[in-house]
Amino acid sequence: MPEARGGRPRDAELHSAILEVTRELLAAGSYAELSMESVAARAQVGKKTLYRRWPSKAPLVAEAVLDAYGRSGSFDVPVSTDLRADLRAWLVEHAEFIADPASAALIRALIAAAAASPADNIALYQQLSVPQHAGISARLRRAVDDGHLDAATDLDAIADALIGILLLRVLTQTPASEQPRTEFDGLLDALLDGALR
Amino acid sequence: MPEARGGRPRDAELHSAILEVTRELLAAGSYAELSMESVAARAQVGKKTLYRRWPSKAPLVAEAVLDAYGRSGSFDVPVSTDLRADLRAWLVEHAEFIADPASAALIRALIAAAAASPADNIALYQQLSVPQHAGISARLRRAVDDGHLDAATDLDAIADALIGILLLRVLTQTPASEQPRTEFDGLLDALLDGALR
Amino acid sequence: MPEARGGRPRDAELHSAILEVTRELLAAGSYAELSMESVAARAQVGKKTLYRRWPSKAPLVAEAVLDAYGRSGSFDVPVSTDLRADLRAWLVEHAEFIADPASAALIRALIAAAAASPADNIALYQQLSVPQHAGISARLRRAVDDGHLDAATDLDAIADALIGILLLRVLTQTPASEQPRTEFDGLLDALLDGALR
Amino acid sequence: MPEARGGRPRDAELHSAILEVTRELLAAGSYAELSMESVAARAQVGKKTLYRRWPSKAPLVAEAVLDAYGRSGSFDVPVSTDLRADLRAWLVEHAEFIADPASAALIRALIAAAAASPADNIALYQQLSVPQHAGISARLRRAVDDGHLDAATDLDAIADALIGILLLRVLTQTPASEQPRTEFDGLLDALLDGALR
DNA sequence: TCATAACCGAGACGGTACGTCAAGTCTTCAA
DNA sequence: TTGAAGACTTGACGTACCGTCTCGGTTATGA
Repeated sequence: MPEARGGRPRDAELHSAILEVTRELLAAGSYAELSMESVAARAQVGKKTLYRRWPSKAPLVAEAVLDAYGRSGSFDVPVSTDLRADLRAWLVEHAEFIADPASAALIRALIAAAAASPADNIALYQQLSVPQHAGISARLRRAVDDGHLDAATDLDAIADALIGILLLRVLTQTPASEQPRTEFDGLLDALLDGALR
Repeated sequence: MPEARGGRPRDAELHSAILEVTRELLAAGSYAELSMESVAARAQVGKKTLYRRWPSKAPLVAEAVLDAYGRSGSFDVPVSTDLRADLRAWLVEHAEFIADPASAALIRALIAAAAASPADNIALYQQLSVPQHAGISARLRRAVDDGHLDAATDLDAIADALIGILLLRVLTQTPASEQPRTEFDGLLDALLDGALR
Repeated sequence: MPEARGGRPRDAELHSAILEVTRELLAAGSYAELSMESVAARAQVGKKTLYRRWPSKAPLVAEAVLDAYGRSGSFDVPVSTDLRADLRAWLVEHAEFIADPASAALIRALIAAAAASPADNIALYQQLSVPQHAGISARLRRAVDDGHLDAATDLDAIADALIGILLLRVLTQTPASEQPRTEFDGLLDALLDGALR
Repeated sequence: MPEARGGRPRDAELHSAILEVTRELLAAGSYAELSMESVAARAQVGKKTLYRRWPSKAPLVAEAVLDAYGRSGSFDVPVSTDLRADLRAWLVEHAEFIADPASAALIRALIAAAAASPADNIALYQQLSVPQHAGISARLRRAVDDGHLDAATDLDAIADALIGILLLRVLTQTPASEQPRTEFDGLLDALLDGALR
């Protein structure tokens, strides 16, 4: 416990309240439309309080999104004896999360934040994708260990494909017409069974 | 021949000159750093001239990027007798385009522009992904017709996987550490040959 | 007849039509609110046509006002045997002209034009006051000649006082509460008879 | 004690600093040449700060000029036993103020400002003329009380004549040719002694 | 008669300033 | 020291006019 010598301590509840307000505004508008000013006004908070905690808009949005992502269930890859079922379950879980317009808006906002500040690009975006990649990789590696998967398989490639397909879906899906197909069987067939005759 | 009776016609050369200036500024800085004002100043153009043609920054940037994308070679999927080689060639061509820092900056700008205008959000992404999807699909369908690919294969899923992987790469790649591996053999092995033992 | 070699001659009716439109807009708004663009639009005239005839807003407004002033009756000083009656008649005539809100707006516009462009200040404003001054001076001089007025009287001072009082009235009168007193007897008493006991 | 709970208070020094800068720019150029932007730049002040205090250019200029007018001596009508001398002193004081090119520029700017905002038009002029009128009227009334002036005299008419003559002088005087005669004896002779033979 | 030349409406052009909005900092009072 | 409130500088936004220019097209003269 190094510091905080004297003075009033920071209000811990404010932190989550601000993140919540940020998410609300993000669901209502776009990343660009969200302003520090509007967050401060909606949260009934001085702008100084905002800047005391986050250096700028991008990190605030990043934390708000990742906070929601972390809180909304685990997104861990299931581990059963059926690899295909496990992967499908993981994909479906993500797809349903993405299908919620509010969640999709959050992810789009995170991408926008990353694209807007190329310096934080990595830190910001990979914070979301790296854990997913790790989870899928681990599950695949276990499948190799269990002899369910060919040892020569490029596990990273498969993980990237799964994540990439979800990413593409977030960005191109229309709020109106939800993509009905959340089965992913065709994808998993191709990835696991192969397609060449 | 509907309209434009009377009045001085718009200068067509200005259009491309402005797009070029926009690209230059985008290569030098981020989307957020680019301002309509700086474009106007650099292009020696009145701001009104900008707003006469593009309602805001986002569509201007979008057109500038897509214009460059359209002009920079075709990115058509090659058609030889070797499906795997054709797909790999297409992937490598895109990967190299993406790896070029200037191009990556343009794409990041496009993403930021899409995030800025939620209305055009999907339209913008689809403008990029739909033609690619069509190209890949067509090539795959031909492979099915030629008997090289299993007729039951989910062609859309494969196309989405290929596009998704490139998308993921754009978003996660850092300016510093270029991803060295542009082979995609592992991915194609998995997708075409299958991985399940 | 110096020039006009070849080419279509200028449309003479346009001239007065534009001046009329200018006056209409001046009656509706202020000098500052009037724009060359609005004049052109309202008169269904190209801007080039405006600038071909007047170098800028101030001269256009000046001509529009002076044109109306010149057209609206004579404002000549009457010449009877009764100096006081003549001056009062002249004052009343002016006062009634001024009491019309549209006319007052025109004069205010002329003053604004003069104040806005100090270079044309003299030319612009004195064009209005000098003829009045001359008219009054002449009438006063005649009164001196006729022996009705003391030869030592400062005729210019009296003329200035009469014009100045009208000027003050234009600028300070409220559109709502017209100044009821249009008699000017008190003023003429003071100026002609003196006030010192 | 009504309001202003919390928040940083407005900087009072900025107010006068901005007015001073406005006057400097007005002395250098015309009202039309002065821009809010130039005021902000010269005063090292954000435009928001300007617009927080004045809704537009006209009121700012008005306050700047009236502030200088109020600060530059009192222009009170002297009160001695000699009415004519007192009035002459007052006239001369004003005439000299008007003759100063810097002051003339300020007054021209005030006139332009008044013309720009038709709503404040009268208010603005009256702000200048009413106090003067009151001062002169009071002095004249005192002269009546002292028996120096005929009780039947129209005091308002005399006051208006004096103010009107100064107004005329401001408007017609050119920067180049200063009117040399600042005596006003002819005017005062006519007004006080009368001219009719 | 037919070219030449100035005119005309329309509206795009490069600029400058407008008045608004947001970013990020600073200053006050209260807790 | 934290907070809410809000003024501060800076700089971009999108709009309005300025005065100039370029279109297609008209209307007079003069070859």
